[in-house]
Amino acid sequence: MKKDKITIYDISKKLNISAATVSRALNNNPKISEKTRALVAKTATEMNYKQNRLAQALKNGRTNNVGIIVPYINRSFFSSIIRGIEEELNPNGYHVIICQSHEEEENEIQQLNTLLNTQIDGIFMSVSKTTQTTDHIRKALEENTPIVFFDRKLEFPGVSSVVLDDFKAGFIATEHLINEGCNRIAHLSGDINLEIYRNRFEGYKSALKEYNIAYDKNLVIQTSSKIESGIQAVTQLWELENKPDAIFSAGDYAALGAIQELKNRKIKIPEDVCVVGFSNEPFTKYMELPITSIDQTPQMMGKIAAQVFLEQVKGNQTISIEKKVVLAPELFIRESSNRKLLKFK
Amino acid sequence: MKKDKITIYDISKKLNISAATVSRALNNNPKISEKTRALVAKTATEMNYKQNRLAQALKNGRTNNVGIIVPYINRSFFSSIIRGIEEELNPNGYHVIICQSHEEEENEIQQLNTLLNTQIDGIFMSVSKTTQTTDHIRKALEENTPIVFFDRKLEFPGVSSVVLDDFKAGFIATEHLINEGCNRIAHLSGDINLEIYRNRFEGYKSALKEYNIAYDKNLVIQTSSKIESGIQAVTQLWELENKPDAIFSAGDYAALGAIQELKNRKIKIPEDVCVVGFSNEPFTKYMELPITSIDQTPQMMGKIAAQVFLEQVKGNQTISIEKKVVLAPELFIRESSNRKLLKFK
DNA sequence: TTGTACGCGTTATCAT
DNA sequence: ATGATAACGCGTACAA
Repeated sequence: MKKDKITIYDISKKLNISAATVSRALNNNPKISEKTRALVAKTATEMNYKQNRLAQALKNGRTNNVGIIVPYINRSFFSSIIRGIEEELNPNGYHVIICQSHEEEENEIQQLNTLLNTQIDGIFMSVSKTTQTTDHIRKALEENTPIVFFDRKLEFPGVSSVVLDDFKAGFIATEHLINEGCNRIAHLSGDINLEIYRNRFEGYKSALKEYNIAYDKNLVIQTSSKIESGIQAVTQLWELENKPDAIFSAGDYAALGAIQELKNRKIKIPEDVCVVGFSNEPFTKYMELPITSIDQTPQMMGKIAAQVFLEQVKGNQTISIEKKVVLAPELFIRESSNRKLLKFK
Repeated sequence: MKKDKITIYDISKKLNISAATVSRALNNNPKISEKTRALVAKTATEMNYKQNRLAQALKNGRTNNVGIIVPYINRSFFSSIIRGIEEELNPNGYHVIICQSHEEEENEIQQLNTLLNTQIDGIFMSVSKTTQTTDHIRKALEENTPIVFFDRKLEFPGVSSVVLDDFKAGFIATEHLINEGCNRIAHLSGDINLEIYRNRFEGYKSALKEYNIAYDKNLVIQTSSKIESGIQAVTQLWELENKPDAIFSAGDYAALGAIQELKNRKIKIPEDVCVVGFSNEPFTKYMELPITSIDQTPQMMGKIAAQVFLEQVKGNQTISIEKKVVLAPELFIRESSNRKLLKFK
């Protein structure tokens, strides 16, 4: 027993009025009598009428769907951003379609294209690590599809973005280590081709300068966001004549690896070496030795990206508002770098 | 400079053929000459033609979108399932719309309704903890929208589900503890109203019975999936005359709390007490004392749920295939319960 | 093999 | 305030 979908046409027949009137009544068109408006509303619910959003979308060109492209959806950082976007957009009637780029430019391009083809009303994305070209972005913009970048952005006139102040994050992390009494601070950097990692690095250098600590390039090691990478970094650093007394890692996994290797070498944390990570991954606070880390407030980042989008589409469609939001990082100080705590033990 | 979307009509005009022919050629209709088919295909790409999926959807009633409803998308378990679904469905031309229930029945109902209204081709869902009624599910089924449950299912004729064999998981976890020499095994249960937690509990009891260990209800404590809950459980258990020598927790967070409290009491793990958790949350393997846990293979769960869905929609639409997939749990043995490891230290 | 004509459900434009 | 009608872009039954 399949129920035939009822349309405004069915309602119009039952009420002996035109479908146009029904449509107008349903959409609260001002030039409709209150009488018929109420009547239509009543019978609509009675007949269990539901708008066909497809027909609506075909007609007015808006689907109330937005697309999100992230490298992987099951990374704590990205899934939290998506959560933020979803929770902000859902009450506004939007649905969220998610896609993964797997950090591959090719996938990113393809996903973006099929999203455009699906007629989404906007796109949220964090560009893939391997993306070199920007034709796909340009194409979306030419079709007047608003794009909001988060975390990893690209610069385009009229395009908004929501990112973390990575420079400041690098600065306060380093400053904190200096305040703990460290002055041979190593930096485990990420892929320096990415702006976010360059900014963290710059923040690190800036803090050193501010506190008159000489920058030593031997203390900077490029790592990937893997545990092994952190282990290797410590191995390399501890071959130095003059060993570090602190490590600021641009990623939590490398920080974890570093800690493992330090323990392995019977080096005491935080007494001998202080460690600070980045991202505030859930595991950092659950460790027996909880790891100090920079929180990027991903859920907030998502919420704000969504708000930026809403402003854009609710305002005058013809002008595009370019909004660059930069969020403040928050340092969660935990035992891996908190020497003051030791006094109380 | 806004580019007007080009339609099959534009192509037909340029080629002096009818739009119908263009449509057929594009859809590889067999009764079209190879000549025109190739010609249409060529000019289509030349003119940069893109199908309007909205119009298509309105016409044939299929959107190629599916909806997923989970409690929270940024939980490792759920986001991994979503990843599995997305990766399986995307190559088949589907897009994935995600919604959150926040473990509230009311949200779940509302999300399901708006999804149905959006004309999705299918729904994947894990029911909320608080869901008591099933009218919303029944409604979806009446509209012939296929539903696939994962992890937390409801029983409906003709409805497929993909779940973990929680009974077996409970059994092997307990059996493992017995093999480590434990015989006063406590169980931190989850919300017993949920089938999954009942099954884990039953598996636990079954293993005890199989190995002739008396079941002691004082050793079973209902916990929530929070760290504090695990701390409290240990506090309560250690008031017993006859204390446990092992803990099988139905959740990793409670297991973590239990471990914290045990350490607090200077109880050695795994020498004095062995601990096993559930879910294989990422943090379990990163701990200084890595936690033994049951892996639910969430990504695989998602992939299989997607496959079940595809079978359903690709086959004859009129018959609904009911498929109940039960995945085997995998026990990851780590230091929190591995006494054999101690010998090598 | 190809063309004609209509419908999917809605909204917008023109009348009345 | 309401009605008639066209249009959004596509697919398809029917005709040729």
